[in-house]
Amino acid sequence: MSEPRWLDDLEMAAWQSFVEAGHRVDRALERQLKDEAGLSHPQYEILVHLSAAPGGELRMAELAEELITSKSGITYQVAQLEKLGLVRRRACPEQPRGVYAVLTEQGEQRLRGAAPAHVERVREVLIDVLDREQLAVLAEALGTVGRRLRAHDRP
Amino acid sequence: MSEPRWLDDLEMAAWQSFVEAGHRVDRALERQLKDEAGLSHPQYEILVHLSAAPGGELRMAELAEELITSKSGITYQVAQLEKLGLVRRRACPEQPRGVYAVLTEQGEQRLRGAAPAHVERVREVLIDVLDREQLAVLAEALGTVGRRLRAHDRP
DNA sequence: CGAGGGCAGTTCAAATTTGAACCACTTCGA
DNA sequence: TCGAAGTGGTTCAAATTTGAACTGCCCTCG
Repeated sequence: MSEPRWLDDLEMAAWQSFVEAGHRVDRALERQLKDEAGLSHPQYEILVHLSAAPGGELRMAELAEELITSKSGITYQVAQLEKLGLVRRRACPEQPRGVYAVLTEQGEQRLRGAAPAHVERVREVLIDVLDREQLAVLAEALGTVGRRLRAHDRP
Repeated sequence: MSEPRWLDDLEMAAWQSFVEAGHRVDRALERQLKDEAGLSHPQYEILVHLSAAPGGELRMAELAEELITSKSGITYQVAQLEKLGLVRRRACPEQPRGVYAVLTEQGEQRLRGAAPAHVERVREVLIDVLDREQLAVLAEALGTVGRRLRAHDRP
């Protein structure tokens, strides 16, 4: 391999900011959710995705896909949510081994209760700190980054 | 509390991109490091920060600070790196309970060996996907986000 | 002096995450 | 029609992460 192309100052700054902001925002929201809603971030995300899905249900594999985590991780967290009564499992009639995770009435209420404070915190740490122009660039740039990796991860 | 201010389309797009890109980039680099250098991302980061520090050493608490993780997490990972011979512990002469983590010669070599492929991957997934303008906005915007949280987390 | 409050790390148990192995059941291809 | 390769989840042990409790030692007030 030839001489590596090291990062210049701008690239380094972008990279480090990305990493630091990612970690800190994660931590901040993790704490907020645990404290104010009694849910871990992964658990909250599961509820959000189920709530957004038609019928309030998704296949296990789809959840893993959307949360960008492993299949076994989903199995574990859905089991936790089931214990809490916020999610229910349902066999998938079509596919033989398929399983749906379904948002329960209780899960919906819990989500509705938790969402406002969560969104408020998301604003505090990220959204309201930036102007519209910055948000637009962020969405565009990181959207590209995400899509590329999503496409490349799949196969 | 009054009616929550939900996110509009742009804000939502920025937020989701930020989260998805964060997760996917993390995963991509995790794999790259594990496969090509036999190090976990936290371990690699420890080596990087030590290498950047004057004398190749940092206090445990400083490491925790810079890596944005818990004290016990650092104790654990430094222990792992010690087993691998990449880092060494040294009592801090000044402070009574202080401990320095010191990069060993071996650790330096391991880092030098791992860095080029890692940087290349960072370019692939993030840096080279964006143009200079986007990088500048990213650095500026996420820099602000990170600094605000850093300042607020400290106390 | 002497008790309380901090500080810097470590230790510990509990929760989570991961990847690999596995299971039951299809669907092909020869 | 048999067996090989998939699918879609689950299970399992091992690695990691977390927060809370703990250890010694310093400092400072009363």
